[in-house]
Parts: sequence; C-alpha cells; structure tokens
Amino acid sequence: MDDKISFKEIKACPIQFVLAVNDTLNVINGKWKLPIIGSLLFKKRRFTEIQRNIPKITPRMLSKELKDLEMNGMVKRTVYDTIPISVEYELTDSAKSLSDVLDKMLEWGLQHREAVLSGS
Amino acid sequence: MDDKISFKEIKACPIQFVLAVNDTLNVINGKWKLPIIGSLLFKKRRFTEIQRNIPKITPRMLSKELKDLEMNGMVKRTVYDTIPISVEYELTDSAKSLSDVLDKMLEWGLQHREAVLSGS
DNA sequence: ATTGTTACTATACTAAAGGATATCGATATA
DNA sequence: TATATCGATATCCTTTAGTATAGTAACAAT
Repeated sequence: MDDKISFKEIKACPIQFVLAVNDTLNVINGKWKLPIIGSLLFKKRRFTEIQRNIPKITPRMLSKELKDLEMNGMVKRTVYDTIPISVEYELTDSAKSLSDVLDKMLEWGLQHREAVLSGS
Repeated sequence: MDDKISFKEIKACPIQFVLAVNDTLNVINGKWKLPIIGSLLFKKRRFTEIQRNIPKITPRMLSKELKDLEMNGMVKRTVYDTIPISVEYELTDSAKSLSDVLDKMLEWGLQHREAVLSGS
C-alpha cells in the first residue's frame, strides 16, 4: 500500500510541485509567523517574552499564531504549574530544520536584489 | 562606501534575518504567484495560455499578478506586433534560480509532513 | 482593598486580498 | 452584419487577515 509520491515524481509535475511547495508556505504564512519563529530559533520563550520580542504584535494575534504553529507541528507548548502560571513555547525539531530552508530564501533574496538592481 | 551587510551578519541578527527572508516571501506571496511561476518554469507562455494552465484564475488576477511579478524582476514581458497582438511572458534568470529554493521548500514540506504524522 | 502579573479571550472593527461579471479596441472569420 | 480572439481593464462585491480595546481568572504583594 505504498501510495506515497516521491520527490522526483512531484518535481516532474507542475501541479503537484506547486501544491507541495504551498504546504511549506502555508506553515509560515501571515504577517507574524516568521517573526515568531525567529524569536524562538535560538531559545524557548514564554508568551510575554515573545510579545516583548515582537513589539507590535497584539496578544490576540500572538495567541492565534502560536496555536496555528502548534497545530502544524512547528511549536511545542508546555504549561508549568508555577505561580503565576508560566507557559513555554519552543520550536520542534522539524521547525528548527526549517532554518536551512530560510537560509536558502535569504540567500536567494540577496542575490535577486542584486540581479534586479544591476539589471535596471 | 561598501555598506552592504553580509549573509553572515544578517543570519546572526534575528530581525535582519526575518526581514531578508520576507523579501523573498513577498515575491511569491498571494494565491496565484506560485502557480504562475510553475506554469512558466519550463517554457515561456502567452496570456491565454497561462490562463488555460490555471483554470480558476480570472483575467483580472492574472493581469495583476503578472504585473507584480514583472515589477519584482521575476517575469519578462514581450509584446509582438502580430494580428491579433500576442504577448509572451517568461521567467528571468533570477526567477529560474528560485526553483532551487522551491525544491528545498518541497523537500522540507515532505519531511515535515512525515515528522508530524509519525509523531502524533 | 487595591494593584500587578501571566496568559490569554471577546467583541467589534478596518484593511487587504480576491472573486464575479461586464466591457474594451483592434482585427479576423463566417 | 454578427461573432470570435487576444490581452487585458472597470466596477462592484465578498471573504479573509489583521487591528484596537477591553476584559478575565488565579493568585501575590503592598
């Protein structure tokens, strides 16, 4: 019952390709996902700590986006029974491995900017 | 006057990092950019050809997104004085080189899906 | 008793993205 | 003369994303 489609097969079909890339994009889309991931890249943090880290985010958005990231297996949420209560957020291993992809995006972005500027 | 910031320096600063990655994301964001790029990845195409390639896109969106991609140095637009008029769209070299990044995203997306499914 | 902290939630709103539908100008074909 | 093609644009409308502001429960310190 191995109905998995391989990397090569997906690459060869533009529609499958676009769908699969979109899977990745959907995980990081929206205005705040990347800043949140950035904030958690080097260490786990608590809610208010992330908030301080991203000055303009509202608690509503932070809460919503963290839930989203958690649902998508990007973030692990741990509640500690301290007083007052404390909650820690950390990236999953899979999320951490995204930083390689982000590096590629960064690299391409810099190159592209160069190319566009020099070519105009 | 070399005030360029290097890859390493950007990577080291979470805020710069997020901003630079966002540059790349902004180039491919929205519902239709990726399908359009996908449609142009292997060959240049004309307006109606892309439209047929992406059945659900409206001409309004296709026109808008193509302009956007052109402005961002992703697409080159060439008008031919045929009857009726024909216009060809093709990816720039820089845009073509994005496919390496997209491959990375695809790869990560598949891995991540595996990780999330097996870990739940 | 009042104030503060943590980690949120609720309600209401505005802004941005995208969809539906009609139309255009030039020209060809039936 | 009527209809079709190409490459769009115009107008209006809906849906989604994000903002603003206030409030909550549980407790602790002053």
